[in-house]
Amino acid sequence: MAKRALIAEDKRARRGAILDTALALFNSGDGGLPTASQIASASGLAKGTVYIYFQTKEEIFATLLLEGWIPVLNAVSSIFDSQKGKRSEKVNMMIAVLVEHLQRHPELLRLDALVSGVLEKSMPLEVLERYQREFRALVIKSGTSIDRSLRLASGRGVQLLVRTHALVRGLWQSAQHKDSESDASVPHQLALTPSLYAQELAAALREYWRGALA
Amino acid sequence: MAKRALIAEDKRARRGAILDTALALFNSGDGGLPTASQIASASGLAKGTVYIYFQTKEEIFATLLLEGWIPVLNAVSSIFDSQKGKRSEKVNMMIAVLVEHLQRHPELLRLDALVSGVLEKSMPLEVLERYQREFRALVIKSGTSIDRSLRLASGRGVQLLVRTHALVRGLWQSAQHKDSESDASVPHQLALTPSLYAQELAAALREYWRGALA
Amino acid sequence: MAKRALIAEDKRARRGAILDTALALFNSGDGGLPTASQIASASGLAKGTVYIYFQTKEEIFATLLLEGWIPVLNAVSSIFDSQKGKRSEKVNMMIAVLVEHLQRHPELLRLDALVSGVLEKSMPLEVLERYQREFRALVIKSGTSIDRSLRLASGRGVQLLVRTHALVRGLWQSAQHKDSESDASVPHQLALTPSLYAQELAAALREYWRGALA
Amino acid sequence: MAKRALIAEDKRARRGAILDTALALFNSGDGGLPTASQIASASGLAKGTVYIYFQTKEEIFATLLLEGWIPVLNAVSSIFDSQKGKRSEKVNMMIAVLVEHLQRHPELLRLDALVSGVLEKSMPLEVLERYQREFRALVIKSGTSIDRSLRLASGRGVQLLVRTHALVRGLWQSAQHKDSESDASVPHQLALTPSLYAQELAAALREYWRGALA
DNA sequence: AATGAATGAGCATTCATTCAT
DNA sequence: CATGAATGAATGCTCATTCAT
Repeated sequence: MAKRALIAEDKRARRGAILDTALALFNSGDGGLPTASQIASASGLAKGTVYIYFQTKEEIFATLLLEGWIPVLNAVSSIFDSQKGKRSEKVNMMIAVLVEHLQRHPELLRLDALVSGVLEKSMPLEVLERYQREFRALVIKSGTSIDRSLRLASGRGVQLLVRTHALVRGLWQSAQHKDSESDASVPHQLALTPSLYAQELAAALREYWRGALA
Repeated sequence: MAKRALIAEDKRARRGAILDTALALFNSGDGGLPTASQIASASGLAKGTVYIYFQTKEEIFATLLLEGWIPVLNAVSSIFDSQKGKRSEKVNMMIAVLVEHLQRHPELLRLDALVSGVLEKSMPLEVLERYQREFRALVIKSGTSIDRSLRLASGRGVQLLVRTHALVRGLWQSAQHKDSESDASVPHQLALTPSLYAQELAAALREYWRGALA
Repeated sequence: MAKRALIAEDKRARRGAILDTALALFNSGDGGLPTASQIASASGLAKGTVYIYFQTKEEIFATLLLEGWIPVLNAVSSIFDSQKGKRSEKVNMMIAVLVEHLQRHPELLRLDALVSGVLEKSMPLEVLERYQREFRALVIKSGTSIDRSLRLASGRGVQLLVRTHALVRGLWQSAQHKDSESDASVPHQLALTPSLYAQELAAALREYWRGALA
Repeated sequence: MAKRALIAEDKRARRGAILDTALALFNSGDGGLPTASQIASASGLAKGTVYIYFQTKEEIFATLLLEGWIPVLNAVSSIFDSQKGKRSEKVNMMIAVLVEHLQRHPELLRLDALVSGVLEKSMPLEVLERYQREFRALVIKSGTSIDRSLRLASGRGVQLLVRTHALVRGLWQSAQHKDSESDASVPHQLALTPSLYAQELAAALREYWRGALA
């Protein structure tokens, strides 16, 4: 039997350990969510114990997703809150930070692709709403920083972020085609593969923001 | 027992009937693909018969998806192949046509969202590649028209279409959140709902293309 | 793979085989229903095959229950429809037949005890109603025979059967106490055990019917 | 942390509080037993604490059942111990008291229906026997009063009570069918519903006792 | 006495696909 | 060509009870 986590700090640590394990399993998995059993035993816990810390399996991954976006959105806020730098420099820096973060955390993209499909179906409404609320708060904060920094109409920053997210997601999905085939007849623009995703995303985002701020 | 389809024309008709039935079921369904059983019995056929015309269930919906995009891509080609109109007018017309078509065929968006998730997993590689090949051919054709019309470097049109598709897909997924909550505290930019999708998409596309062609 | 039951007769036979297997497992079991897996593999079939013949596991046992009561109720009808015999003789004969049948089919009593509890919970409403309808039809038929034979007011026979069933059920449940303890201090009337059930039931029924027909 | 119950009186009070809470939860529930968690937290206690006062969850409800029958059985004793009244009047009064008590305490019937099914399975043999012993003592006491009052052979009163209980239980279970359907085609004798239970029970008991004492 | 974290067994059902007829 | 019976893998979650603190 695992040691009991009696004080708040221990409990937080155990919750974190479950999250880490789940992330590791997801990353080494085949794209689907690991089973509750797998998460439990890989964590050295009984299945029931996992359900003390999370209401459903999906909540684990919703947490992972939320916590994965937090640093990016905070970084975006920082960039635009900073006094220095020209508009275009800030935008470029934001794009660079975003792309780099996604390269280091591909699970974010893979989880994101599951959100509409798997996650939202089987999450208790209450839990789903809590995560959406937290996520929205973050986006609004970053959007407001953008509004202020670029002197945009209120709400415009949020809109830019939503569209940025759409490109992040949409291009990722276009990049999922198994690239087994290095068929020379396919123009490289269509042979978008995971490994080309980062630069493609960066280019697309630069174009979008250029047009949006024109 | 359904009448036997002995000549090629009958077979094509039966195949078409299955597609129609499957589309109707998908449209009236809850978001997931109808089961093979449902498709068969709604078509007045036995389950096994469906598998004579399609190798897997997913092939049915891949066909539907492909056939759904054909008219849009053809329309795009037409627009750009036309002698008349200025660059910006052509772009605006293309966006208008695209958005309008998606409004009339929401199943395209819903199927598209399933592609990376469901469809690609369980399709025989051979079938998958056939559809990708056909789809690519269409995209290349439209992309080439764009290249020519807008005098872009070869392959640029395809790239623009890929990114356009990313916005179409990505924004659709952001618009899926159940809009039960008309929570006034949520900025409207974040409360993207299916009914707002069309105008949001149009605006985003205009910005992207403006930036891309700047 | 089990041989395919293509014609109606084979299908009926297979359905019957599943019922037989399920009954055997239930009789040798510990009081609970056997699992769907057990029924399938003991029948030499795959799990899914069982669900071709029955919508839910509970339907299997509802069928068993219904089919178990049919011969008793038919026998009751026969007894009262017969021209010969005095009133009291018919009643005694009915009681004798009922008690004897229950001794030979203890599973009826054990299933009956599960009806309110387990069976009714997880049966599709439609299936439940079908069985209740069939059961009611049988009871009404027998009740009507009683009305006619004993010249009772219409509906009285049904009422007598309902109350008879109540005694059958209620006494059985009182007889379930593990009779491990042959505690001499317990009056035998309270130490009702399965083995004493038959005579106790017969005595109680005779008293009830005597009072009811007085 | 709840205050510690150090002296016997406090302990008894806490035990009583748990019983009250459990009864309230059972009454407001859906027919099943509330979970140990629910009982604990509704009592303002931790789960472990409940297990200090009761060995198993079922013991709580066995206690409730026993304590629910005590007043009825005592009333039965009183009625038959009384000097006044004719035989038939005493019987009628007993039936009236019983039926009325059950109407005011429907939980008794609902718990009773769970006894053979749920309660007896998971109670430690020792606890089960203690309750059976206490219950038997009560029944014997009332039965003896009946024997004496009606000048019956020793043990006959107990037997009458057992059969009375069988009718109480058996009819209750027949009355559990959801009465959603006011199907006019069903004779009212078969459409036994909870609301008709009381009068049906009274009638059946009068008939039984009439036959038994004939 | 009180707490509450940890345990872990147990199970019905769907549905894409095949292939004997 | 058409049929439809047979297959069988795959999995989240509850909850009574214990026992370290």
